[in-house]
Amino acid sequence: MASPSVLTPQAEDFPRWYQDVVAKAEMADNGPVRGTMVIRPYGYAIWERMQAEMDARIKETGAQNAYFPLFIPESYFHREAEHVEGFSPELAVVTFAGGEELAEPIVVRPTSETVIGEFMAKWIQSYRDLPLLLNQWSNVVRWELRPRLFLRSSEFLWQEGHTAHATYADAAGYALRIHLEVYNDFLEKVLAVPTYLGIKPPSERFAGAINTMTAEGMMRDGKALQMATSHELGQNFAKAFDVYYQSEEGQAALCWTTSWGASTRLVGGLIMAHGDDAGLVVPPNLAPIQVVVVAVRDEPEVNGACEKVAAALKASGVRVQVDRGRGSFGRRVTDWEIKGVPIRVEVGPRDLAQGLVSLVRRDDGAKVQVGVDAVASEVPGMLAAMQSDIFDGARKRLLDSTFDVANVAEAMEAATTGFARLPWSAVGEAGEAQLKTEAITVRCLQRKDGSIPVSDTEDGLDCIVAKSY
RNA sequence: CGGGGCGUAGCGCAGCUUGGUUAGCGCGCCUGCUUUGGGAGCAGGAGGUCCCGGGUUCGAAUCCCGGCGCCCCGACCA
Repeated sequence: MASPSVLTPQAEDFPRWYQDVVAKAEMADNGPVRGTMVIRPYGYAIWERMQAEMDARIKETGAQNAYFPLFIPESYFHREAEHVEGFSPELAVVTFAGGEELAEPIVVRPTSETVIGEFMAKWIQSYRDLPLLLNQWSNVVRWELRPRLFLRSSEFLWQEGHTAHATYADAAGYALRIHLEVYNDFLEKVLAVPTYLGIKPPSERFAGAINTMTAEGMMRDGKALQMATSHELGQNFAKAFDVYYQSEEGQAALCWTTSWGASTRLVGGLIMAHGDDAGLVVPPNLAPIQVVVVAVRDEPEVNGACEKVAAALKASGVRVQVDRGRGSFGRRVTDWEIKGVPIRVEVGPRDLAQGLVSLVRRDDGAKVQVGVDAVASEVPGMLAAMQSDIFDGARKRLLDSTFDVANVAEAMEAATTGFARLPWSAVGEAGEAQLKTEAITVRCLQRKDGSIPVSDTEDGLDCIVAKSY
């Protein structure tokens, strides 16, 4: 179906294939400052679709969007010991502005728990003000040592949610709800990426959190990618920023807070979870362009038919674009395949003479001919089928490449090609250290039934270990 | 910060070992014609501080010294 040789084959050099896709699908470019990225229109359109889908789900849980400053006083970071220790190495700090040395250095936010904590303290007086459910869409800066477009850039885009609650149970319940109803729902239904849900072991926890939930997806090379996280911050940040409320009984009490985020890393995850040797494969529910109507030749009759088909698709709610026949057909087809557009409608004079057009699926290359007037009624079902097929395929890869093992040595062997699952009790701190010698980490802890534990101290937990991005 | 590699046209590279006409090639770009059912062909054309600074030399992309930058592999991480 595809013309190879346009991209480096995955089997030959997976990282190179990734870079080829990012470049040739016109997703992003490296920025002039090391580690920064320029997100090109097609890449940004995909991010905007992610934003729209996640934003709607976030609002459904009751959170509201707000915006906090990019610049944070450095002193804020010192108020929470673990937080400052965790983030110090990767902070970008402004010490000079307005033509002079600053009295207090300013940190370019790497995340906003601190500044938002400061304002939560201001805004929360009474139990009636709780829960306070905030989210912001923003850029953050973390001075990464080894940047890679989308996966790890010095500046990236994300949403970060921050909430304050009256009780531990309410906070933990909300963090879990976000994890399941926002992240997992988005990942499964829109991104079509199945994940292992669980909690991080203490060594991998967010700096300052008491518990970190994660969704670990599998890339096509068998490595793991953390797709989203949801943290229970306990009372650590509330204590550091004096986030108190007066209870119904008139007592002063500390809040319980959470934070949770998903970033442009998801674009990298999309590429590596679904892409093949012909390029990107974008699940229909995510795709900014679900159908491209390709004119085989640049002729009035053909172009007219393209416009007609596109109008009908648009009317039935399909995101569609027309590619008029300028330039060679093969070239244009290849370009759309690299961009991963789910369905290509080929409109050419030969078929048109019989009143037909061809529909081609990006995921499996299947081609069918339908009447010109039947396109709009055929496409929605086809898109739905693709969406579930792409998810099923990814789930099969995830399950087929997850190996149940008994000990750390076997896990290390299994992690060369996929994930290993073994009893958490068989790992421990010593096991983690041993795994690390092969760049393998504990991705998450789960209950035997795959559900999310409340704490890493629960009995009988399994852990998933793998190499990761 | 440790280990490797690379800076020559927009991108990817050759040339450097052994200094010497006008610094090449592929892709891309522009113009024209023919094309268009799987990365089209032909013809013409535009495009260069050879990373920067210094040195050696009659002469430096090439040799020497110093600097800067980038990429890949590790440690850190959404």
